[in-house]
Parts: sequence; structure tokens; C-alpha cells
Amino acid sequence: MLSKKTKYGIKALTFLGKQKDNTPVAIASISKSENISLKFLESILLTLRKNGILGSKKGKGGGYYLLKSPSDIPMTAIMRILEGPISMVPCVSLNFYEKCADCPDESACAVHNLMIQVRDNTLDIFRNTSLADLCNC
Amino acid sequence: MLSKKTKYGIKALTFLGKQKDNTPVAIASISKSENISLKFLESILLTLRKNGILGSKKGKGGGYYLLKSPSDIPMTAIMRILEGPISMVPCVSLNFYEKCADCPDESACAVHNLMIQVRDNTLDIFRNTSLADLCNC
DNA sequence: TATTAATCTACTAAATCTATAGGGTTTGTA
DNA sequence: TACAAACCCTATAGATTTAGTAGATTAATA
Repeated sequence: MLSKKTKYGIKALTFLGKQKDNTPVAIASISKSENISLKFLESILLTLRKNGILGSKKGKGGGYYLLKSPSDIPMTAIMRILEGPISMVPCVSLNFYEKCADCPDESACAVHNLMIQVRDNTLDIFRNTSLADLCNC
Repeated sequence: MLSKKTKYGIKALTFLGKQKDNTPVAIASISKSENISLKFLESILLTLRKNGILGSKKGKGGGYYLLKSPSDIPMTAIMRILEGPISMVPCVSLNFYEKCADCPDESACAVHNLMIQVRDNTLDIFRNTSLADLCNC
């Protein structure tokens, strides 16, 4: 299941992507429009900034803004930052790989081989969707 | 992320599906072969029994066995019993639908529309994969 | 019938994750 | 200088996950 963190993060990014100019938007403003807990959203936007998706401006008239054009931000990047691995098991993850403790032979593992299929399909969607696509809904 | 419950459950079912005859297999036997905590596995097999996937036999020589042929058990059924919804958000779930509290209009929600795509793809894989497919790895 | 092997049930518990809330600090702008 | 905003740290209630413990129940067999 998608965490609220990811859900809120995507909604906030979509909101920012819909702005006409790219001037900073205050957290409180996003929080109200999207019905997101202010303090929770604060920490979400912070991680998006630390991961190079958002820029911020302090003080009066400050807020958050996208560092790139929405069409240049693939959903893979957003999902990995907010939700973590796209794979359902670490042993099929491209970016967060981990060996299973219980599994002696990955290539003979039924779960492993099934989850590779799921990963490939999901990855395909996220790779071919950018933030810009979400802004046109 | 897939829970260990689901992972262990699939492994156990695959193990049972690989048996030549369909005579009961003791939990301890599966537990050893697949490196799964005995008591945890016990509860997993119990829920699979309560959901019509497995049958059990008590007493000496007892154990668990599949109620249907592996080819008649789709992964959708197994996933829904063990992991719950296949969708990443309740608002796109077919079997576990729930409206989002924060979202005024589903059809205008960027997350919603993206997750429908993911659900459809994942569902397609699980619908076209049966336990029998996992047993031939 | 006594034993043994097995499932079944219920309770507990540690660990981790989730979704916040609160309060103080720093920085930029008017 | 006053204010407004991001920034940073801490705590926490609740849920979920992943088991572990103890014992009851059932059925085959010697």
C-alpha cells in the first residue's frame, strides 16, 4: 500500500506543477488546498528538497518551487524518494537490492520470479509517466 | 513492500504444489524446507485454510494439503488473502474499495489515475499466473 | 487404552513504521 | 526591526509486523 507520505507528496508536487509561474508557494497554502496536515507536509517537502526535486526560499514571500520542468521529473524518481523501492521484494530491486535471508537460490524462488514481472510492469509505467502527465488530469 | 507473511505463504503453497501426491504435509516439514519460523507459518497456513485454499488433517500423519489443483489457484486469490488489496491505494481497489478522506474528486486526482494504471497491470499478471506456474521454476 | 504426533487457539511482546504535534531556530524581506 | 516563512529536533500514540509461549484438541497407532 502507498503511504500517505507518498500520496501527499505527489499531490503537493502536482499542485506545484500546476502553478503558472514558478514562484515559491508556502507550505500552508499547499496544505489548505490539498487537505494535508501542515507539519506532515513540511517534512515531506523537506525530503523532496534534500533530494533535488524542490527548491525553497525562506522569509516573506518564500515557499517551495520545482527545480525542473514537470516533464523532466519522472515518476520513478518521485516514487523512489518518497516510497522507497518500486519492487515488492528487496531481492528484485534495482536501486535497493538486498538478498533474502531465507532464500538459498534466487533463480529458483517462485516469489522472486513472479515479482520480477510485477516490477518490470510497474517500472514501465513510472518511467513513462512524468509529473507533467499528472498535472493534466 | 510484500510482507513476510505473504512471501512465506506463497513459498509454502509452492512447496505443497510440488508434492507428487496430495497427501498431508506437516507444518514442521514445510518450515524446515523453506526456512520459515514454525509458529508464524502455522498461523499463515491457518488463514489459507480458513479461506478455502488449503485443507488440513489433524493427528498423526496429518498436515496441510491443497484443496484444488495448482493450476486452478490464481495468484489474485492468494495475494488478496495474504497481502490484502492488490491496488496501492484503496480508492482504486476492486475488492477493498474505500473513498479517500482528503480527496474531493477522484476522477481529478492525479494519484488515483496513475494508480489505476499500476493496478491494471499488476492485476493482469496475477490473473494470468496460477500456483502451477510458480511450481515450475 | 495409552501414547504420540499433529493441528488449533489464545495471549503476549518486541520491533518497526506511520502520521502526526509542538516548539524553537534561522533566514530573508518589507 | 518586525514579520513571515522555511528549517530542525523531539516526542508520541497508534497500528502493523513478526514472531514466541503455553496449552487444548484431535486422530492414528501400538
